[in-house]
Amino acid sequence: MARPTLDRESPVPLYQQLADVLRRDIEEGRLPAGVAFPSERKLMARYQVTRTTVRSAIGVLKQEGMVVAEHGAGSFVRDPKADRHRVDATRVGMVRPAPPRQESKDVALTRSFRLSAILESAERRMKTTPWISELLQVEGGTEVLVQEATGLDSQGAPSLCRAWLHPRVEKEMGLSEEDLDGYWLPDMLAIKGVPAAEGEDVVEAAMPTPNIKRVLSVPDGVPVLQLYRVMKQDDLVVAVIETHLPADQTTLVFPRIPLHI
Amino acid sequence: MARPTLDRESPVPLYQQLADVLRRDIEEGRLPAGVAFPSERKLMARYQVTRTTVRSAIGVLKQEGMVVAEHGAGSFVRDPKADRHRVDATRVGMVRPAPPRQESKDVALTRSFRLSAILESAERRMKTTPWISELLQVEGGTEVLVQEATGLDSQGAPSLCRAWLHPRVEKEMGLSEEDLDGYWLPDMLAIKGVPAAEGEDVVEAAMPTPNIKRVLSVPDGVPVLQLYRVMKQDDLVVAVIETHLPADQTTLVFPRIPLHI
DNA sequence: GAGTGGTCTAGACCACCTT
DNA sequence: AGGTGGTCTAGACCACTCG
Repeated sequence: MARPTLDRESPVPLYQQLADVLRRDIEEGRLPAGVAFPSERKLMARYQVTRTTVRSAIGVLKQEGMVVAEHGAGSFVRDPKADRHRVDATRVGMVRPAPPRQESKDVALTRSFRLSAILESAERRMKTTPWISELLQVEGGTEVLVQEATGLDSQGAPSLCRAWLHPRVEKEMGLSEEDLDGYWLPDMLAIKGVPAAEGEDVVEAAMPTPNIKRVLSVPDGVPVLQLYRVMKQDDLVVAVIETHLPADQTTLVFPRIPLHI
Repeated sequence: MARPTLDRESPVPLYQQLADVLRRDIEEGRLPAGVAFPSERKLMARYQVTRTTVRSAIGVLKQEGMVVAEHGAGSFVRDPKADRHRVDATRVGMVRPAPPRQESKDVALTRSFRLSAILESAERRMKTTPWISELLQVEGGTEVLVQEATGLDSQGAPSLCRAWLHPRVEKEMGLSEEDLDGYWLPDMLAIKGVPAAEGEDVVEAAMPTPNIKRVLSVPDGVPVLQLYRVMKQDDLVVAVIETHLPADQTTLVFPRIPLHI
C-alpha cells in the first residue's frame, strides 16, 4: 500500500500534513465511521514522527469533531449525522425536560444522554449575567427567580433549560418560589394569564463551558446551540427561556417565517 | 501575591488544574479581556511545570474560545460579546453578500473580516452532499446548479452562502448558468415568479471544516452557525440556501413564531 | 498481559512581533 | 535583540480497556 509520505521540507507543519492525510482518509471512506483508527504507535511508525506529532494531528481532527478518543480502547471516526434529533424550535424550552434515563455505556456512535447533575437546580434565585441582563432588560447583577431543568426535552433531545423571570412580573403576580413547585415557568405564566406570545428567538453557538460540557456530556470538538426565547407582553419582557443543546445531536427546525426578498 | 499552587498528588491533571486557575482569573476579572496574558515561560516559572503542560492548559482555554494566541506577540483574553452582529434571520441568504473589504490587520478584539478566497465561486455545478440531498429531496450525488458567495452580508456580518437549485426547477424554468450572471438565485426565483414563501429554516452548529475556517477566517475555539433555508412551492423543494456564519460574531434573531404552550 | 490513549519532562530550533 | 508562541524530538510512567 503506497502510503503518502510527509514532506519535512514543506513549510506546512508535519502534524498538519498528517492531519490532512487522515482527514482525507476519513472523507474518502478509507477510514469509515465507527471503526478503530490506527493507533498512535502505528501512526508513529508509519509516518516516522514522534508521538507528540501524531497526537497533535489527531488533536486537530478531534477539534473538528471528526474523531473521538476513548482511553484504553482507541480512537474512532465519528459519524456527524448519527444520532441526531430534529427539534421543533417552537417547542424548545416550553416543556419541562423529562427525567434523565438510566446511565448507560458511552459508545462512540450511539452516545446516549448521561446525567451526572441535578434534574432541577435547588438554586432558585440567581444574579443575571451581562448577556441575560441585556435580554431580560434589567440591570446587570439583578437577583431574579430562576428555574433550571436538565434532561431529555419533549422531543427526546438532551438539553439544559433555564427560565429567568423578570422581577416586575414576579412582584406583580406575587409569585413565590413555592408557587413554582411542580410547575415549569412557561406553564405557570400561561395559567396566570400571561401568554407572552410576543417576543423573539435569539440563536447563538459556542464551545461549552466546563459546566455545560459536563451536564450535557458534550465530547470535545462539539459546540452547543443556545436558544434564548424572549417572552414579551405589551412590549415588556416577561421572561427569558435559555436552552442549551449539544450541536452534534441537534437540528433545530423553525417553521417558515415571512422572508424579505 | 499568594498565587494558588498546583497539587501534584491530585488525580486532576496538572494542565487541567492550571486551566481552571487561569479560567477563574479570567472570569473574575483578574485577567481582563484584551490585555496580554502571562507568557508561557512566565507561567512555567510561576507554577513549576514544563512548557508542554502550560501549553496544554492554554490549549484548553483556546478550545473553549476564551483565549486567542498571536504568534510572536502573546496570548490574549477574548471578549465573547465584542464585535457581534445581530443578524435578522429573515434576511440571511436572501441578499447577495457584499464584496469583501480591504484586508486589514487582525487584532484580537477587533477581528475584522478578511477574505482570501473567491467572492463568487466559478464552480457552478456540484454534486450534492448527503445532507444537502436530504434537504433538497434529490438522490445523493446529483449534480445541481450551485451559486456561491462570500463576504459581508446585507447586515454587515461575514458569511458564506451557497444556493442549491433543484434540478426540476432548473429544467422547468430553462435556467442556465448564464442567466444567473449578476443575479443572486433567490432574486432570480422571485423575478421568475417563484416566490417560494413556504418551507422551513434548519439551524445547526459545528466546528468549521478547514475550508470554511479559512474562508471565514474563523479562529480556533469558534464554531460556525449553519442556516439551511429550504424554499418550497406546492410542497416541492425549489432550492436550498445554505449559510455559514462565524458564531463568535453572530447572534441570529428570529421573529416570534407561534409557540406551543 | 498486551495494547491503547493520557500526562509529563527536558530539552531544541524556528518564525514572528515589538522595540 | 529579546521575547513570544509554534513545532518537534526522545524519552518516561500512568490509567484504562479488552481478550
